[in-house]
Parts: sequence; C-alpha cells; structure tokens
Amino acid sequence: MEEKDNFFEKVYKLAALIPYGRVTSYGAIAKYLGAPRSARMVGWAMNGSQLSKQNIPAHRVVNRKGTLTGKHHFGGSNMMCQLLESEGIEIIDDQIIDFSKHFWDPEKEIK
DNA sequence: ACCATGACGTTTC
DNA sequence: CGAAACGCCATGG
Repeated sequence: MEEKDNFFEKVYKLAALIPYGRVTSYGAIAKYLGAPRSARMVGWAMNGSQLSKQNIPAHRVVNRKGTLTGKHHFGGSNMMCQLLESEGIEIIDDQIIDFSKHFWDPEKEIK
C-alpha cells in the first residue's frame, strides 16, 4: 500500500522547490497539481513529508490567508515561525506580513 | 459501506 | 469587515 502516489510525490517535489524567503498556499499547490478542490490533501501530504527522507520546507507552505495553521504539526509552534522569520519573513500572531509579496506561485514561477 | 476528522477554500449571513 | 456554515477529498475507525 506504500505506493508513492503521484499526487504526494508532486507535493513533495514542489514544496522542495519553494525558493528561499518565499511562501505558497495549499490551494495553489493543489491547483498546480490539478486538484484545486484537494487543498486539504496537500496538507495531508505535508504531514507525511516530515517522515520523508527529503527535507521538505513545509514551513514555507501556509493556507491561502498566510496563516500558520499547521505550526502545531511541525514539531512545535515556535519552530515554524522562527524558520520563516529566519528567511526574512515577518510573522505576527501566526500571520505572515505582506503575504502576497512573499507568495510564490508555482504556475507563474514554473512553466 | 457509513461516520468522523483534518496543515483548506469559498460562499453566505 | 468578521464569523459561521458548507463543500471537497482522502484517510482512519
């Protein structure tokens, strides 16, 4: 049953391609993968990304509002925030400042 | 097969 | 403008 679904595989790949100091939303990833309705599945995939052998910068993936909804699943609430701030991203109350400015659209950046 | 949950998103009130 | 409800889809019980 451990067949790497193309969906998860793409999520990991895309997440790993997120440039430094950039962030994206689950919906954007899902849409890029061809499943704009499966934004939740993206989050589910990220959950497994922690167990993945690769280093998935899941901290660069947030919801469409730019809120750090999944900080608890990251292995600590402070960790995700700290990582993002370390990349030059301002975060206040689990909310990314100038989210649109840091937003990274795979469809635009990747062609 | 059905119900419940979840790192989301959009629409409605 | 803010909160709540609904919708989507996959995984687990």
